[in-house]
Amino acid sequence: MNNAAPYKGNTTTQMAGRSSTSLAAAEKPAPPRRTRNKPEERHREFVRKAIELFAEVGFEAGTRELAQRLGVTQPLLYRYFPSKDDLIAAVYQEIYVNRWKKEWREGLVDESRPIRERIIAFYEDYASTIFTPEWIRIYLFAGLRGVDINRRYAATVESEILRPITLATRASFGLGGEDPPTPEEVELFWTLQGGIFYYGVREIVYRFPMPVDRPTMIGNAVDTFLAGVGPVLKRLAERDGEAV
Amino acid sequence: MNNAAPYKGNTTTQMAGRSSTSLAAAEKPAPPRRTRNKPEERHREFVRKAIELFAEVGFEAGTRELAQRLGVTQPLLYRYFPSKDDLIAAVYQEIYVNRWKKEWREGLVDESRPIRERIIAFYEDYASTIFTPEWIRIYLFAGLRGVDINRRYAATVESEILRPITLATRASFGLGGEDPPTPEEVELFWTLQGGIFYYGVREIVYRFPMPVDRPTMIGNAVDTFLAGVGPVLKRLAERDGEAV
DNA sequence: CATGTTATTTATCGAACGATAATTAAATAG
DNA sequence: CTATTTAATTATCGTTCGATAAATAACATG
Repeated sequence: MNNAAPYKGNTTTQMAGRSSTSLAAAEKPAPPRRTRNKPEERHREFVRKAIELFAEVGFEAGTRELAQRLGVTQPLLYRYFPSKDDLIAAVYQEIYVNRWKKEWREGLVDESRPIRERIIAFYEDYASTIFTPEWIRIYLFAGLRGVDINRRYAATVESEILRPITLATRASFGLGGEDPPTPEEVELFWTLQGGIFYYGVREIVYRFPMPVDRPTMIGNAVDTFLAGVGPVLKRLAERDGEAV
Repeated sequence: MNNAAPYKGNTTTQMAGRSSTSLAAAEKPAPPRRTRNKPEERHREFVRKAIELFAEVGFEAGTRELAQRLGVTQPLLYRYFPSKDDLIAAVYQEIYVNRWKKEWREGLVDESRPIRERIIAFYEDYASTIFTPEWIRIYLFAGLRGVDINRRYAATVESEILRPITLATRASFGLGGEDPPTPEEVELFWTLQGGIFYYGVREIVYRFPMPVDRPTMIGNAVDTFLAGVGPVLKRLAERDGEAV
């Protein structure tokens, strides 16, 4: 009976198909007045509202609650999604696959701009993309559920973002960008990634008051990281050079 | 029907006060065979197993499942906890209050040791304390639920850990440890904290294969941070000096 | 108009949930 | 031993959940 209403988005509970304008009807159970929509629109609308609802309360959100927000009846959901898990899968696809921007990688490997500028530009755009209740909360819900979404997404982050950043940074320190990044190097950049991501978790999930704005945080974090990562990368390169 | 051994016997400690009755009797509908325990022990045992269960599946774990793991019946839980939410509150208390070590702060402000050593020692001990499924998963479950546990815990981290670290680091760079840390300075150290914490999230929640072990990760992260934070702290100090 | 298709609703099932009341039996005191 | 206390059980209530079957109504087509 708890359900402490963690994050509350706009509760736009408009009944699409059920607007019984005539209030005089106090004798009949109100005419059902249905609305027929095109399947594609319904599908998109269902996923959109499902994202909204799941972000608020998690995947244990009821299908009846979702149907109510959509202004339709609950069994209708099962015409568009065979099961609740299929609906959830559509939510994952929409958020974590369709919202990925391939320009991120492209911007990071653009050698015409200084490394600091590239990294900061990336993290500002990345943060503006994922620092939303929908993205972060559903990501954590999924991770706690044990779905493989997070593993797959993190693998993409590593190959499309962190490894390019590692090579570019290494090159900017004149450490040779030939050899593939070692796990230890990549882990170093994961720390930066995690530090910035966790800023979003504190802001959006814990709802911490954040006295420092995002650009400032990103600038300071990247500056600190770039000012300090040189010696560590060099040490790792020398050690691995000896070892091999 | 409910014939199939309603209490699943030992999960772990079935420390019966008495090895009762003849064990040879095993043909009739099975005697209920109760065991009476002291309330305090029960209470502790219930919380312990609740932590285990909630860490696995979250707070929507059923009270029946918990009772089964404890080898007792479900209504018995309500003799020790008025409601499920009270049980959850006891879980929070046990994990996030009782496991806090005040030595963390003491070690960090011990000026007889170099700052790098202090910070690394802290994070290694801190990681060994909180990098467990119980700690991290329940922390995220709580955060997504919207309880204030996370806000309160983070406030403690900030005042007991990050502000002391900030002052100590500032002092180690000869930047004067008199003035209280600015929000921007503290945020800088939150990035380090978040980066290390997120290593635990990847390992324990996402179950990512982690090719770099914790001490190595911590050492590299702290080395990078300390090597780079000097200029940033100096810049912030100068700017604030002008402003005021 | 009549007819067919199908989007949407009504009605309902079975399981699981948190919680309560009444009952039973283990420990304890006199 | 008997009487008392209370830990632990059995039985059950009301609700909510995901999902299915059957009935109904909106739209397209002729």
